[in-house]
Formats: sequence, structure tokens, C-alpha cells
Amino acid sequence: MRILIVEDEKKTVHYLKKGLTENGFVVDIAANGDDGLHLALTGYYELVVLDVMLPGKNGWQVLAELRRVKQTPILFVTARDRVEDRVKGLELGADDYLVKPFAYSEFLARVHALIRRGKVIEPDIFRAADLEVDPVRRTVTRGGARIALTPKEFALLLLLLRHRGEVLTRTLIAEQVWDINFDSDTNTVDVAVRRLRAKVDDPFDARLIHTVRGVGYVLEEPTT
Amino acid sequence: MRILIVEDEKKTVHYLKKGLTENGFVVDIAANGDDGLHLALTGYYELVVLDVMLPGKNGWQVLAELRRVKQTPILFVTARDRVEDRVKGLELGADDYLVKPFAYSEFLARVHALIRRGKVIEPDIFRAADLEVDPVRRTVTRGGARIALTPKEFALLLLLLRHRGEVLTRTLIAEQVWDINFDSDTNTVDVAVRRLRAKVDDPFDARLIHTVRGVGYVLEEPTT
DNA sequence: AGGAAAGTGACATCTCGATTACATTTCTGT
DNA sequence: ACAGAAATGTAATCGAGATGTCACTTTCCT
Repeated sequence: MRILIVEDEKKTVHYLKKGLTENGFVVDIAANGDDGLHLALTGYYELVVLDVMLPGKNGWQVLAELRRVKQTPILFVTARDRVEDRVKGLELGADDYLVKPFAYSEFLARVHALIRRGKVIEPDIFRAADLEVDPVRRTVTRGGARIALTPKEFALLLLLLRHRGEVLTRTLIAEQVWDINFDSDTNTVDVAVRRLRAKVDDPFDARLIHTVRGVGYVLEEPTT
Repeated sequence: MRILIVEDEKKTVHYLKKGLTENGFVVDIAANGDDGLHLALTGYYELVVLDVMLPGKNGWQVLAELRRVKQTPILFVTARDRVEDRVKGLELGADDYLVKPFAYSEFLARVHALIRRGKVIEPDIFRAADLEVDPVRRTVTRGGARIALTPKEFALLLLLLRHRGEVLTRTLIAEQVWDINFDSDTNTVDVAVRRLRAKVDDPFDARLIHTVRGVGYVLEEPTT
């Protein structure tokens, strides 16, 4: 689950990013309108958080150009609260509007709402064999036993679950769980899978995460 | 499914090649415009990925010369995003345009789109008798039983399925499943077919892969 | 029957993934 | 702000699996 933040004020960026990361999102940052637009156009984001006041293209310009191509949900953030601003934003296709300063919980609630909206409905709880994952509560259990996962482990598991039965390549996993254009030539993904397996598969009889040599990994229930 | 990448920047090449290989493509590389043009002209590729900035002939020259002879789909890649570049590329006959840095999934989506375009639409799942192959999930079943294939075996089976009822020569098979540095003096293809048969045909009653003596191999349903 | 072509099994090599250990960064509580 | 803990990234090694090659056998065709 990737989110793009387009905002030049460092403090705000830090504040937003930290919170989102804690909630399991992968966050990319653009500090000006041009970079922001480019990233939004070329990457796959679940949501774009867009400040109105920006160097380069301003928020509205970015919004307008992006909307010509894509329907990625957009959450507008602004320091001012003038009715005409709000109207303008919404007319141009922003999906929601938030005025600084705002409570973090308020922000997070809207983020979740926007991401859910118009999406293929996802189950509240993912299950595979005796494994259960609750994305909202961020809990994982297998055979009733609670399993504690780190953020990366959780993101990886969720990705595998969302594509159950589908072989995911390392490149795709890297892109979804780490940063865009993650290449690094190292075995980071392998190690992450290893760590996830240690918690989710090793202590149990049936393995869920399978390796497809030369390609990547799949999560699959043992064939019945 | 062969793809040619013409690009001199090693990191990018590595990244693209890795991703494509994971997705079952056979990838050839040219590090400069001249080699790229030569390969594109002499080889049979489903797609050419072409960087604009190249030693030797630049991307546009390659594009222009190639287009005089062939209609191989071309995906342009560039570091710059200037409107005039984009226009120039498309005018010269590029089929699509991607600006670095781009997300891998974005790249892959375009690759698939370009290859599909102008072709007979491929089924999501290939079937022949009781054999089913799902390229996306990368699964193979026969009579409901799951069959695990290695990358080469999978590529070979997919090739045969794509040309069901068509006799494929060893040379053609070698060309499609192996890369350009392959020395076909040996019976590698025969052995590969042997191994595929061991998994896909031997355990079952009806044979699907047939030998055409002096020519090559066909995948064909038993005539009813 | 004879020869060419294909099938088969064994072996050698090479590649890829698993695993462990270690370094570095980030987080947490005081 | 600090120390210790946790998480994450990187590198090195080891082993299993995939692939290419070859020698030998079988099949097919005239």
C-alpha cells in the first residue's frame, strides 16, 4: 500500500510520514509540484496527499493534470480554510479536504476512508488455512496463537495474502514493500521472506509460503 | 517471448532484465545504438525497449532506421521529460514512452500492453485436453493435479501451447526459450522436451506433446 | 537391415535460494 | 538526550535444484 505525499514543509512531511509508516503504508515524498506530478503519474499509489502551496506547480495544477490521466484518490491539505479554496479543490477532482492544523487521527481516518472507497472490497480479515490476518488491528494469528510481526514482515505477509496463489516476483515485492525502484542487487527480499517464514511457517506443520525458483514467492494453502 | 533492451546504463539494464526474466521473458542486451539496431533487425523480438541517450546511434536514429524495415513494437525510455522529446519519439513511430524513474509495475504493464496490442487476444488460461496453464499465477495442472515446472520447462510448455497444433522446429524453440548466446549444436532442446514430457505427459494416459520426425515438436490434443 | 533421428539416463556444472552472522539504523523508555 | 533493544539491510557461505552435455539405446523409415 503506497502513498505519495507532496508537501514541501519538512515538519509536516515528517509528521505525516511517520504516522503512515506506522500504519503499514509505504510512503514516497515529493517536495515540489513537478516531482510530485511525475511520481503520481508513473507510480502506483493508493492515495496522494497533496498540499496546496507548493514550489513548482501548485497543488491545483498538479491535481488538474493528474486527473486528466488517473483516478488515484487525492487528499488535499491546506493551511487556509477559505470556502472558495475548498470548492475549487473539490471541483478539480480532489476527493477530500483537510485544513491544517488537524488531529492525526482525523487525518488517518480520512486516509482509510479514501482508500476503501471505490475499491474492490477487501475482506476485513484475510485467512489462509489456519492463518488469520487483520489489517486494521494489525494482528496475526495462526492456529489461534498470536504472532508478533515487524512492519516489514507484516507488509510482506499482507502482500502475499492479497495475491494468494499468485507467484510474486522479487522485483514486484521490492517495489510494493520497499521503495520505488528498489534494486540494490542484494538479497533483501530473500532475507525478509526468511524472517517472515521463521515466525509464520517454521513453528507449524503446513508451510504456506513457497519458493518458485527463478521467479519469486507464493502464498498458498497446502493442496487438499 | 524475446525482448531486446538497448541501454548503456548498467544499473538500469540489470533492473529491467531481472524483472523481465522473472516474468518469463528471454532478454537480449545491446549496450549501444549500433549493436541494438543490428540485433533488432536480425533477430525476432516481441518488443524493443530503447533508451534515448545512447553511445553510437542515439535512440531516435535507431528508431527511425528500424521503422523503415520492421514494425516491432518499441517502448521508449528516457531520463528527461520534455514534451518535445515525447512528441518526437511518438512521431518517429515509438509505440509508448516512459520517463525515468518509473515503477517496475508500470513498466511491466506497458510491456504487456504493447505485446498484446495488434495481436489475437490471448486467453488468460491455456487449455489443451485436461491440461491447464495459467501464465499469471504461473500454475500448471493436469486432470486437476498440480504440476511443478522449472522456468525452462514452463517457458517451453507455454510456447507449445501458444502454437497449439503447429509444428515448432528445434531452431525456433531454441530461439524462443533460450537467449542469443545459445549454441544449439547439442540436443539441449530434446532433453528439455524429455523433461517436460516426464512431468506433463508420462504420468497420464493421453500424450499431448508429439514428435514430428525430422522437423520438431507439436502440442496437440488427441483427436477424438 | 542400416542409418539417421529421437529418447533416455547419468553426470558435471552452475545458478539460485537458504541460512547465518554481522553492521547499521531506528525505536523505546527512562 | 541517552543507552539498550529491536528492526532492517548487507555480505559470505553452503547446499539443493536446474540445466547443459554426452554416451548409449531405441525407434522409425526406406
